[in-house]
Amino acid sequence: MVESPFTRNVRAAIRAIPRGRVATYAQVAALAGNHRAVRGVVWILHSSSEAEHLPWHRVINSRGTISLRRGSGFEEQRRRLIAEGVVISPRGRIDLARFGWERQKKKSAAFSRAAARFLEEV
DNA sequence: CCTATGACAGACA
DNA sequence: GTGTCTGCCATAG
Repeated sequence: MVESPFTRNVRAAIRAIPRGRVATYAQVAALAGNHRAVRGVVWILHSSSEAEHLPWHRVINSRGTISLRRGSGFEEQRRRLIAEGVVISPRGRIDLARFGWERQKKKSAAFSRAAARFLEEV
C-alpha cells in the first residue's frame, strides 16, 4: 500500500512527541496537516502503531485520559507513561497543562511555527 | 462508488 | 460531572 502524505505525517508527528510528554489525537492531526482528521489518526494508531514502532502511548484524548480500554492496552499505556515520568491521577487524569506537548490551551505562534517547520521536514 | 470501522472532539442538555 | 449527538476523515473491502 502506498503511504499517503497524511499517514506519513501522522507517524512523524507521533514520533516527534517528546519523551515524558503527551499529545492529543487532535494535536497529532493538526500537526499532520489536517486538524479534522482525528479519526484518521485513530485509525492509523489502531492499525499500525505496533508495526511502525510508534510511541503510541504518548497519544491520549483531549480530556487528558487514556482512551484504551482496560484489558486492551490501557494498563500498558499507563505503565509506559508513568515510566516516562508522566503523572496520572488516581482517577486516570493527566494534567495536559503540565505534560501536554507544547503545553498550550490554544494556538500559540510558537506552536504554529513548530508545525510549519515540522511539515517541511517531513 | 458505497459502507463500515476506529484508541476522537466539540457542542449541548 | 454525565450522556447524547453530530461532524469529520483515512482506510479497507
